[in-house]
Amino acid sequence: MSDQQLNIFWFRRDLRLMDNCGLYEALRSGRQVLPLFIFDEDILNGLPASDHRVEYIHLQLQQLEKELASLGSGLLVKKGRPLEVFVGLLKDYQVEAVYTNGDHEPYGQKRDEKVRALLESQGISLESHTDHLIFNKNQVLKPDGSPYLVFTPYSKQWKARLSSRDLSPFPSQEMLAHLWKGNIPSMPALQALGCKPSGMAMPSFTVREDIIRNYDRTRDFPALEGTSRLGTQLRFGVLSIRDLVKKAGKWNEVFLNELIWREFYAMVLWHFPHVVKGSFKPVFDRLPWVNGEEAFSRWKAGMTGYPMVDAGMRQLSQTGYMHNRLRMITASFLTKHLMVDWRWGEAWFAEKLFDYELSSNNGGWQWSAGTGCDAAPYFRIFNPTEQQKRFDPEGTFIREWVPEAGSPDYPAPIVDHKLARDRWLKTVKELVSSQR
DNA sequence: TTTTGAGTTGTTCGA
DNA sequence: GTCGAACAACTCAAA
Repeated sequence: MSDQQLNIFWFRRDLRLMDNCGLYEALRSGRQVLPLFIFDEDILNGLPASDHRVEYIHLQLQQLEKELASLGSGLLVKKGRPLEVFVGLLKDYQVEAVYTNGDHEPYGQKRDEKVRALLESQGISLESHTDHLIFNKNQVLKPDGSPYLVFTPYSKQWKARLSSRDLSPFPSQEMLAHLWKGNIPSMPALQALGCKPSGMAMPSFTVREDIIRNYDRTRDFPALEGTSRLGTQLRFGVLSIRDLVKKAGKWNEVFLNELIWREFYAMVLWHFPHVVKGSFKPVFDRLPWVNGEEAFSRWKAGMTGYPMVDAGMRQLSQTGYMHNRLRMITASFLTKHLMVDWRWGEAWFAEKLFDYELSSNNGGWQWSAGTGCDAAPYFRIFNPTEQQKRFDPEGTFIREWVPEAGSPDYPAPIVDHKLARDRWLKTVKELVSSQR
Protein backbone atom coordinates (compact mmCIF):
# COMPACT_ATOMS: atom_id res chain seq x y z
CA MET A 1 0.00 0.00 0.00
CA SER A 2 1.22 3.44 -0.90
CA ASP A 3 1.65 5.62 2.15
CA GLN A 4 0.83 8.83 0.38
CA GLN A 5 -2.66 10.22 0.79
CA LEU A 6 -4.45 10.88 -2.45
CA ASN A 7 -7.75 11.72 -4.09
CA ILE A 8 -9.32 9.53 -6.69
CA PHE A 9 -11.07 11.09 -9.65
CA TRP A 10 -13.59 8.65 -11.04
CA PHE A 11 -14.26 9.20 -14.76
CA ARG A 12 -17.62 8.01 -16.07
CA ARG A 13 -19.39 10.02 -18.75
CA ASP A 14 -16.87 12.86 -18.74
CA LEU A 15 -13.97 11.46 -20.74
CA ARG A 16 -11.84 14.58 -21.06
CA LEU A 17 -9.25 16.48 -19.07
CA MET A 18 -10.19 20.00 -20.10
CA ASP A 19 -13.05 21.93 -18.52
CA ASN A 20 -13.99 19.00 -16.34
CA CYS A 21 -15.70 20.23 -13.20
CA GLY A 22 -15.16 17.25 -10.91
CA LEU A 23 -11.59 16.72 -12.03
CA TYR A 24 -10.83 20.38 -11.44
CA GLU A 25 -12.22 20.22 -7.92
CA ALA A 26 -10.24 17.07 -7.18
CA LEU A 27 -7.01 18.66 -8.39
CA ARG A 28 -7.69 21.89 -6.57
CA SER A 29 -7.89 20.18 -3.20
CA GLY A 30 -4.11 20.08 -2.99
CA ARG A 31 -3.66 16.30 -2.78
CA GLN A 32 -2.43 14.22 -5.70
CA VAL A 33 -5.19 12.82 -7.87
CA LEU A 34 -5.33 9.29 -9.18
CA PRO A 35 -7.47 9.09 -12.36
CA LEU A 36 -9.75 6.06 -12.45
CA PHE A 37 -12.20 4.47 -14.86
CA ILE A 38 -14.25 1.35 -14.13
CA PHE A 39 -15.76 -0.87 -16.80
CA ASP A 40 -18.88 -1.74 -14.87
CA GLU A 41 -19.50 -5.48 -15.10
CA ASP A 42 -23.14 -5.04 -14.27
CA ILE A 43 -23.49 -2.99 -17.45
CA LEU A 44 -21.08 -5.00 -19.62
CA ASN A 45 -22.84 -8.28 -18.83
CA GLY A 46 -26.04 -6.94 -20.33
CA LEU A 47 -24.35 -6.12 -23.64
CA PRO A 48 -23.50 -8.26 -26.66
CA ALA A 49 -19.90 -9.46 -27.11
CA SER A 50 -19.30 -6.77 -29.65
CA ASP A 51 -20.69 -3.42 -28.56
CA HIS A 52 -19.64 -0.35 -30.49
CA ARG A 53 -20.18 1.95 -27.51
CA VAL A 54 -17.80 -0.05 -25.33
CA GLU A 55 -15.34 0.19 -28.18
CA TYR A 56 -15.87 3.95 -28.36
CA ILE A 57 -15.32 4.34 -24.62
CA HIS A 58 -12.19 2.23 -24.87
CA LEU A 59 -10.89 4.43 -27.66
CA GLN A 60 -11.51 7.59 -25.67
CA LEU A 61 -9.82 6.04 -22.64
CA GLN A 62 -6.76 5.28 -24.73
CA GLN A 63 -6.71 8.92 -25.75
CA LEU A 64 -7.05 10.00 -22.12
CA GLU A 65 -4.30 7.61 -21.05
CA LYS A 66 -2.00 9.09 -23.68
CA GLU A 67 -2.69 12.63 -22.51
CA LEU A 68 -2.20 11.63 -18.88
CA ALA A 69 1.04 9.81 -19.68
CA SER A 70 2.40 12.93 -21.32
CA LEU A 71 1.77 14.66 -18.00
CA GLY A 72 3.73 12.03 -16.13
CA SER A 73 0.63 10.28 -14.81
CA GLY A 74 -1.66 7.55 -16.08
CA LEU A 75 -5.17 6.19 -16.07
CA LEU A 76 -6.12 3.32 -13.80
CA VAL A 77 -8.68 1.21 -15.66
CA LYS A 78 -10.48 -1.54 -13.77
CA LYS A 79 -13.17 -4.00 -14.71
CA GLY A 80 -15.66 -5.14 -12.12
CA ARG A 81 -18.54 -4.07 -9.96
CA PRO A 82 -17.84 -0.50 -8.82
CA LEU A 83 -18.42 -1.36 -5.18
CA GLU A 84 -15.97 -4.27 -5.28
CA VAL A 85 -13.43 -2.24 -7.23
CA PHE A 86 -13.49 0.43 -4.53
CA VAL A 87 -13.10 -2.15 -1.78
CA GLY A 88 -9.89 -3.20 -3.54
CA LEU A 89 -8.69 0.34 -4.13
CA LEU A 90 -9.07 1.22 -0.48
CA LYS A 91 -6.65 -1.59 0.31
CA ASP A 92 -4.12 -0.48 -2.30
CA TYR A 93 -4.17 3.24 -1.70
CA GLN A 94 -4.60 5.66 1.13
CA VAL A 95 -7.62 7.44 -0.24
CA GLU A 96 -8.62 10.73 1.28
CA ALA A 97 -11.58 11.58 -0.97
CA VAL A 98 -13.22 10.46 -4.19
CA TYR A 99 -14.36 13.04 -6.73
CA THR A 100 -16.70 12.44 -9.61
CA ASN A 101 -19.35 14.04 -11.80
CA GLY A 102 -22.98 13.18 -11.15
CA ASP A 103 -25.33 11.08 -13.23
CA HIS A 104 -29.05 11.73 -13.64
CA GLU A 105 -30.01 8.16 -14.56
CA PRO A 106 -31.64 5.92 -11.97
CA TYR A 107 -28.98 3.21 -12.29
CA GLY A 108 -26.14 5.66 -11.87
CA GLN A 109 -27.72 7.23 -8.85
CA LYS A 110 -28.20 3.88 -7.11
CA ARG A 111 -24.62 2.90 -7.96
CA ASP A 112 -23.28 6.16 -6.56
CA GLU A 113 -25.29 5.87 -3.37
CA LYS A 114 -23.86 2.40 -2.72
CA VAL A 115 -20.33 3.63 -3.36
CA ARG A 116 -20.94 6.67 -1.20
CA ALA A 117 -22.12 4.49 1.68
CA LEU A 118 -19.05 2.28 1.39
CA LEU A 119 -16.66 5.23 1.30
CA GLU A 120 -18.34 7.06 4.13
CA SER A 121 -18.15 3.96 6.30
CA GLN A 122 -14.38 4.37 5.93
CA GLY A 123 -14.48 8.08 6.62
CA ILE A 124 -13.95 8.95 2.96
CA SER A 125 -16.17 11.45 1.17
CA LEU A 126 -17.62 11.13 -2.32
CA GLU A 127 -17.78 14.56 -3.91
CA SER A 128 -20.13 14.71 -6.86
CA HIS A 129 -20.33 17.69 -9.23
CA THR A 130 -22.60 18.65 -12.10
CA ASP A 131 -20.68 18.49 -15.34
CA HIS A 132 -22.70 16.88 -18.13
CA LEU A 133 -25.60 19.35 -17.94
CA ILE A 134 -25.73 23.07 -17.38
CA PHE A 135 -28.41 22.74 -14.73
CA ASN A 136 -29.15 19.92 -12.36
CA LYS A 137 -32.47 18.53 -11.22
CA ASN A 138 -33.60 21.49 -9.17
CA GLN A 139 -32.04 24.51 -10.80
CA VAL A 140 -34.75 25.25 -13.35
CA LEU A 141 -38.11 25.02 -11.64
CA LYS A 142 -41.43 26.87 -11.73
CA PRO A 143 -41.87 29.69 -9.22
CA ASP A 144 -43.76 27.27 -6.95
CA GLY A 145 -40.77 24.93 -6.89
CA SER A 146 -42.24 22.16 -9.03
CA PRO A 147 -40.68 20.86 -12.26
CA TYR A 148 -41.81 22.10 -15.67
CA LEU A 149 -43.78 19.66 -17.80
CA VAL A 150 -43.88 21.78 -20.96
CA PHE A 151 -40.80 22.55 -22.96
CA THR A 152 -41.33 26.16 -24.00
CA PRO A 153 -41.74 27.68 -20.53
CA TYR A 154 -38.91 25.45 -19.31
CA SER A 155 -36.64 26.73 -22.06
CA LYS A 156 -37.49 30.36 -21.25
CA GLN A 157 -36.63 29.84 -17.61
CA TRP A 158 -33.51 27.88 -18.59
CA LYS A 159 -32.31 30.78 -20.74
CA ALA A 160 -33.11 33.31 -18.05
CA ARG A 161 -31.02 31.32 -15.59
CA LEU A 162 -28.25 30.88 -18.11
CA SER A 163 -27.70 34.62 -18.42
CA SER A 164 -26.55 34.70 -14.81
CA ARG A 165 -24.61 31.45 -15.02
CA ASP A 166 -20.85 31.48 -15.34
CA LEU A 167 -19.90 29.31 -18.29
CA SER A 168 -16.19 29.94 -18.11
CA PRO A 169 -14.26 26.68 -18.28
CA PHE A 170 -12.98 25.00 -15.17
CA PRO A 171 -9.23 25.62 -15.49
CA SER A 172 -8.26 22.02 -14.87
CA GLN A 173 -5.26 22.48 -17.13
CA GLU A 174 -3.50 24.73 -14.64
CA MET A 175 -3.83 22.04 -12.01
CA LEU A 176 -2.74 18.99 -13.95
CA ALA A 177 0.64 19.04 -12.25
CA HIS A 178 -1.19 17.59 -9.25
CA LEU A 179 -1.89 14.30 -10.98
CA TRP A 180 -0.65 11.16 -9.29
CA LYS A 181 2.89 10.33 -10.42
CA GLY A 182 3.09 6.87 -8.90
CA ASN A 183 3.08 3.67 -10.88
CA ILE A 184 -0.16 3.03 -12.75
CA PRO A 185 -0.53 -0.13 -14.84
CA SER A 186 -1.46 0.46 -18.46
CA MET A 187 -5.05 -0.13 -19.41
CA PRO A 188 -6.31 -3.47 -20.72
CA ALA A 189 -6.88 -4.05 -24.44
CA LEU A 190 -10.45 -4.18 -25.71
CA GLN A 191 -10.31 -7.95 -26.08
CA ALA A 192 -9.18 -8.34 -22.47
CA LEU A 193 -12.50 -6.77 -21.49
CA GLY A 194 -14.31 -9.52 -23.38
CA CYS A 195 -15.33 -7.16 -26.17
CA LYS A 196 -14.71 -7.72 -29.86
CA PRO A 197 -14.13 -4.86 -32.29
CA SER A 198 -17.41 -3.93 -33.99
CA GLY A 199 -15.90 -2.93 -37.31
CA MET A 200 -17.91 0.30 -37.16
CA ALA A 201 -16.40 3.72 -37.75
CA MET A 202 -16.06 5.54 -34.43
CA PRO A 203 -17.66 9.03 -34.38
CA SER A 204 -15.03 11.75 -34.33
CA PHE A 205 -16.89 14.90 -35.34
CA THR A 206 -15.65 18.34 -34.49
CA VAL A 207 -17.68 21.39 -33.52
CA ARG A 208 -18.40 22.94 -36.92
CA GLU A 209 -19.38 26.59 -36.77
CA ASP A 210 -20.61 26.55 -40.38
CA ILE A 211 -22.99 23.66 -39.75
CA ILE A 212 -24.33 25.03 -36.48
CA ARG A 213 -24.87 28.48 -37.96
CA ASN A 214 -27.05 26.95 -40.69
CA TYR A 215 -28.66 24.40 -38.41
CA ASP A 216 -32.21 25.76 -38.55
CA ARG A 217 -32.17 25.72 -42.36
CA THR A 218 -30.42 22.42 -43.02
CA ARG A 219 -31.20 20.14 -40.09
CA ASP A 220 -34.23 18.49 -41.66
CA PHE A 221 -32.53 17.22 -44.78
CA PRO A 222 -30.80 13.91 -44.15
CA ALA A 223 -28.83 14.06 -47.38
CA LEU A 224 -27.07 17.24 -46.18
CA GLU A 225 -24.41 17.69 -43.53
CA GLY A 226 -26.92 19.71 -41.61
CA THR A 227 -26.69 18.48 -38.02
CA SER A 228 -23.84 18.73 -35.54
CA ARG A 229 -23.31 14.96 -35.08
CA LEU A 230 -22.04 15.75 -31.59
CA GLY A 231 -24.45 13.54 -29.65
CA THR A 232 -21.91 10.81 -28.95
CA GLN A 233 -19.28 13.22 -27.71
CA LEU A 234 -21.85 14.79 -25.42
CA ARG A 235 -23.01 11.42 -24.18
CA PHE A 236 -19.53 10.43 -23.08
CA GLY A 237 -18.38 13.89 -22.10
CA VAL A 238 -15.68 14.07 -24.72
CA LEU A 239 -16.97 17.61 -25.27
CA SER A 240 -17.81 20.13 -22.59
CA ILE A 241 -21.48 21.06 -22.63
CA ARG A 242 -20.59 24.49 -21.23
CA ASP A 243 -18.33 25.20 -24.15
CA LEU A 244 -20.93 24.01 -26.66
CA VAL A 245 -23.75 26.01 -25.07
CA LYS A 246 -21.62 29.13 -25.15
CA LYS A 247 -21.02 28.67 -28.87
CA ALA A 248 -24.62 27.66 -29.60
CA GLY A 249 -25.86 30.83 -27.94
CA LYS A 250 -23.77 32.87 -30.33
CA TRP A 251 -24.31 30.81 -33.44
CA ASN A 252 -27.85 29.47 -33.64
CA GLU A 253 -30.86 29.72 -31.38
CA VAL A 254 -32.56 26.65 -32.84
CA PHE A 255 -29.49 24.56 -32.14
CA LEU A 256 -29.33 25.93 -28.61
CA ASN A 257 -32.93 24.80 -28.16
CA GLU A 258 -31.91 21.25 -29.04
CA LEU A 259 -29.35 21.35 -26.24
CA ILE A 260 -32.11 22.58 -23.94
CA TRP A 261 -34.30 19.63 -24.99
CA ARG A 262 -31.46 17.40 -23.85
CA GLU A 263 -31.55 19.10 -20.45
CA PHE A 264 -35.35 19.06 -20.36
CA TYR A 265 -35.54 15.30 -20.83
CA ALA A 266 -32.74 14.74 -18.31
CA MET A 267 -34.73 16.80 -15.82
CA VAL A 268 -37.91 14.85 -16.61
CA LEU A 269 -36.18 11.51 -16.02
CA TRP A 270 -34.65 12.83 -12.82
CA HIS A 271 -38.00 13.86 -11.39
CA PHE A 272 -40.13 11.12 -12.94
CA PRO A 273 -38.07 7.93 -13.14
CA HIS A 274 -41.25 5.95 -13.87
CA VAL A 275 -40.87 7.00 -17.53
CA VAL A 276 -38.18 4.33 -17.91
CA LYS A 277 -40.82 1.62 -17.57
CA GLY A 278 -44.03 3.27 -18.63
CA SER A 279 -45.78 6.19 -20.25
CA PHE A 280 -45.40 9.59 -18.62
CA LYS A 281 -49.18 9.79 -18.80
CA PRO A 282 -50.43 6.55 -17.27
CA VAL A 283 -53.56 6.44 -19.45
CA PHE A 284 -51.37 5.54 -22.42
CA ASP A 285 -50.14 2.42 -20.68
CA ARG A 286 -53.54 1.07 -21.64
CA LEU A 287 -53.07 1.51 -25.38
CA PRO A 288 -53.87 -1.81 -27.08
CA TRP A 289 -50.59 -2.25 -28.94
CA VAL A 290 -50.66 -4.86 -31.69
CA ASN A 291 -46.98 -5.79 -31.14
CA GLY A 292 -46.58 -7.92 -34.25
CA GLU A 293 -43.24 -9.71 -34.10
CA GLU A 294 -43.02 -9.99 -37.87
CA ALA A 295 -43.75 -6.30 -38.40
CA PHE A 296 -41.21 -5.37 -35.74
CA SER A 297 -38.56 -7.51 -37.44
CA ARG A 298 -39.22 -5.91 -40.80
CA TRP A 299 -39.02 -2.45 -39.23
CA LYS A 300 -35.67 -3.31 -37.61
CA ALA A 301 -34.32 -4.73 -40.85
CA GLY A 302 -35.41 -1.74 -42.93
CA MET A 303 -37.81 -3.83 -45.01
CA THR A 304 -41.15 -2.13 -44.46
CA GLY A 305 -41.59 -1.14 -48.08
CA TYR A 306 -41.57 2.56 -47.18
CA PRO A 307 -38.22 3.84 -48.49
CA MET A 308 -37.91 6.71 -46.04
CA VAL A 309 -38.49 4.43 -43.05
CA ASP A 310 -36.19 1.74 -44.39
CA ALA A 311 -33.43 4.21 -45.20
CA GLY A 312 -33.39 5.44 -41.62
CA MET A 313 -33.43 1.96 -40.14
CA ARG A 314 -30.60 0.76 -42.36
CA GLN A 315 -28.54 3.83 -41.59
CA LEU A 316 -28.97 3.02 -37.91
CA SER A 317 -27.97 -0.64 -38.15
CA GLN A 318 -25.01 -0.03 -40.39
CA THR A 319 -23.53 3.08 -38.80
CA GLY A 320 -24.91 3.38 -35.26
CA TYR A 321 -26.37 6.75 -36.21
CA MET A 322 -29.71 7.95 -37.56
CA HIS A 323 -30.53 11.46 -38.71
CA ASN A 324 -32.96 13.22 -36.38
CA ARG A 325 -35.66 13.62 -39.03
CA LEU A 326 -35.55 9.87 -39.63
CA ARG A 327 -35.72 9.13 -35.93
CA MET A 328 -39.09 10.86 -35.85
CA ILE A 329 -40.34 9.22 -39.03
CA THR A 330 -39.32 5.70 -38.02
CA ALA A 331 -40.61 6.11 -34.45
CA SER A 332 -43.94 7.47 -35.65
CA PHE A 333 -44.19 4.62 -38.15
CA LEU A 334 -43.47 1.86 -35.63
CA THR A 335 -45.87 3.15 -33.02
CA LYS A 336 -48.68 4.62 -35.10
CA HIS A 337 -48.63 2.66 -38.35
CA LEU A 338 -47.56 -0.72 -36.98
CA MET A 339 -48.89 -0.10 -33.48
CA VAL A 340 -45.87 -1.65 -31.83
CA ASP A 341 -45.19 -0.53 -28.26
CA TRP A 342 -42.78 2.42 -28.15
CA ARG A 343 -40.66 0.55 -25.60
CA TRP A 344 -39.74 -2.01 -28.26
CA GLY A 345 -38.49 0.72 -30.54
CA GLU A 346 -36.78 2.51 -27.70
CA ALA A 347 -34.89 -0.67 -26.81
CA TRP A 348 -33.76 -1.14 -30.41
CA PHE A 349 -32.45 2.41 -30.63
CA ALA A 350 -30.77 1.92 -27.26
CA GLU A 351 -28.92 -1.08 -28.62
CA LYS A 352 -27.85 0.57 -31.85
CA LEU A 353 -27.23 4.28 -31.30
CA PHE A 354 -23.70 5.49 -30.60
CA ASP A 355 -25.21 8.60 -29.03
CA TYR A 356 -27.75 6.65 -26.98
CA GLU A 357 -28.78 8.66 -23.95
CA LEU A 358 -31.53 7.13 -21.81
CA SER A 359 -33.32 10.38 -21.06
CA SER A 360 -33.22 11.74 -24.62
CA ASN A 361 -34.11 8.42 -26.22
CA ASN A 362 -36.97 7.80 -23.84
CA GLY A 363 -38.21 11.38 -24.17
CA GLY A 364 -38.01 11.24 -27.95
CA TRP A 365 -39.89 7.94 -28.17
CA GLN A 366 -42.59 9.06 -25.79
CA TRP A 367 -42.88 12.31 -27.71
CA SER A 368 -43.27 10.38 -30.98
CA ALA A 369 -45.74 7.90 -29.57
CA GLY A 370 -47.71 10.70 -27.95
CA THR A 371 -47.40 9.14 -24.49
CA GLY A 372 -44.95 11.60 -22.96
CA CYS A 373 -45.13 14.91 -21.20
CA ASP A 374 -45.46 17.69 -23.73
CA ALA A 375 -45.78 15.03 -26.45
CA ALA A 376 -46.95 15.36 -30.01
CA PRO A 377 -50.76 15.30 -30.30
CA TYR A 378 -52.08 11.91 -31.29
CA PHE A 379 -53.31 13.09 -34.68
CA ARG A 380 -49.83 14.19 -35.72
CA ILE A 381 -48.99 11.13 -37.78
CA PHE A 382 -46.03 11.31 -40.12
CA ASN A 383 -46.79 10.25 -43.66
CA PRO A 384 -43.54 8.55 -44.76
CA THR A 385 -44.20 9.27 -48.42
CA GLU A 386 -44.95 12.92 -47.76
CA GLN A 387 -41.87 13.23 -45.56
CA GLN A 388 -39.74 11.76 -48.33
CA LYS A 389 -41.05 14.37 -50.79
CA ARG A 390 -40.45 17.22 -48.38
CA PHE A 391 -37.11 16.29 -46.92
CA ASP A 392 -35.42 14.15 -49.55
CA PRO A 393 -36.88 15.67 -52.72
CA GLU A 394 -34.00 14.55 -54.94
CA GLY A 395 -34.05 11.04 -53.47
CA THR A 396 -30.35 11.30 -52.57
CA PHE A 397 -30.75 9.83 -49.12
CA ILE A 398 -33.05 7.07 -50.31
CA ARG A 399 -30.65 6.03 -53.09
CA GLU A 400 -27.81 5.77 -50.61
CA TRP A 401 -29.60 3.41 -48.23
CA VAL A 402 -32.32 1.75 -50.29
CA PRO A 403 -30.86 1.52 -53.77
CA GLU A 404 -33.36 -1.19 -54.74
CA ALA A 405 -36.40 1.00 -53.96
CA GLY A 406 -38.80 0.83 -56.87
CA SER A 407 -37.40 -2.43 -58.22
CA PRO A 408 -39.09 -5.85 -57.94
CA ASP A 409 -36.56 -6.74 -55.22
CA TYR A 410 -38.08 -4.17 -52.91
CA PRO A 411 -40.98 -5.27 -50.68
CA ALA A 412 -44.48 -3.89 -51.05
CA PRO A 413 -45.59 -1.55 -48.24
CA ILE A 414 -46.15 -3.51 -45.04
CA VAL A 415 -49.30 -1.51 -44.33
CA ASP A 416 -51.50 0.87 -46.28
CA HIS A 417 -50.87 4.38 -45.02
CA LYS A 418 -54.49 5.48 -44.89
CA LEU A 419 -55.72 2.28 -43.23
CA ALA A 420 -52.95 2.43 -40.65
CA ARG A 421 -53.61 6.11 -39.99
CA ASP A 422 -57.32 5.54 -39.47
CA ARG A 423 -56.67 2.58 -37.19
CA TRP A 424 -54.41 4.65 -34.96
CA LEU A 425 -56.85 7.57 -34.81
CA LYS A 426 -59.72 5.27 -33.97
CA THR A 427 -57.71 3.44 -31.29
CA VAL A 428 -56.63 6.58 -29.48
CA LYS A 429 -60.08 8.15 -29.69
CA GLU A 430 -61.57 5.06 -28.09
CA LEU A 431 -58.94 5.00 -25.38
CA VAL A 432 -59.39 8.65 -24.51
CA SER A 433 -63.20 8.53 -24.56
CA SER A 434 -63.21 5.42 -22.36
CA GLN A 435 -61.31 7.46 -19.79
CA ARG A 436 -63.97 10.14 -19.49
C1' DT B 1 -58.75 31.58 -7.14
C1' DT B 2 -59.86 32.28 -11.67
C1' DT B 3 -58.96 33.18 -16.22
C1' DT B 4 -56.57 33.12 -20.38
C1' DG B 5 -53.46 31.80 -23.90
C1' DA B 6 -50.59 28.41 -25.49
C1' DG B 7 -48.65 23.95 -26.65
C1' DT B 8 -41.05 21.11 -31.46
C1' DT B 9 -40.61 18.87 -35.81
C1' DG B 10 -47.88 17.01 -39.34
C1' DT B 11 -51.57 15.75 -42.62
C1' DT B 12 -55.73 16.09 -44.93
C1' DC B 13 -59.52 18.21 -46.90
C1' DG B 14 -62.11 21.45 -49.12
C1' DA B 15 -62.46 26.09 -50.88
C1' DG C 1 -51.34 24.70 -57.04
C1' DT C 2 -52.13 27.33 -52.62
C1' DC C 3 -54.15 28.25 -48.24
C1' DG C 4 -56.54 27.96 -43.92
C1' DA C 5 -59.12 25.17 -40.98
C1' DA C 6 -59.83 21.00 -38.66
C1' DC C 7 -58.00 17.36 -36.22
C1' DA C 8 -59.54 17.32 -29.63
C1' DA C 9 -59.67 18.29 -25.66
C1' DC C 10 -56.85 19.05 -21.94
C1' DT C 11 -53.35 20.55 -19.11
C1' DC C 12 -49.99 23.64 -18.11
C1' DA C 13 -48.04 28.18 -16.89
C1' DA C 14 -48.57 32.61 -15.78
C1' DA C 15 -51.12 36.71 -15.09
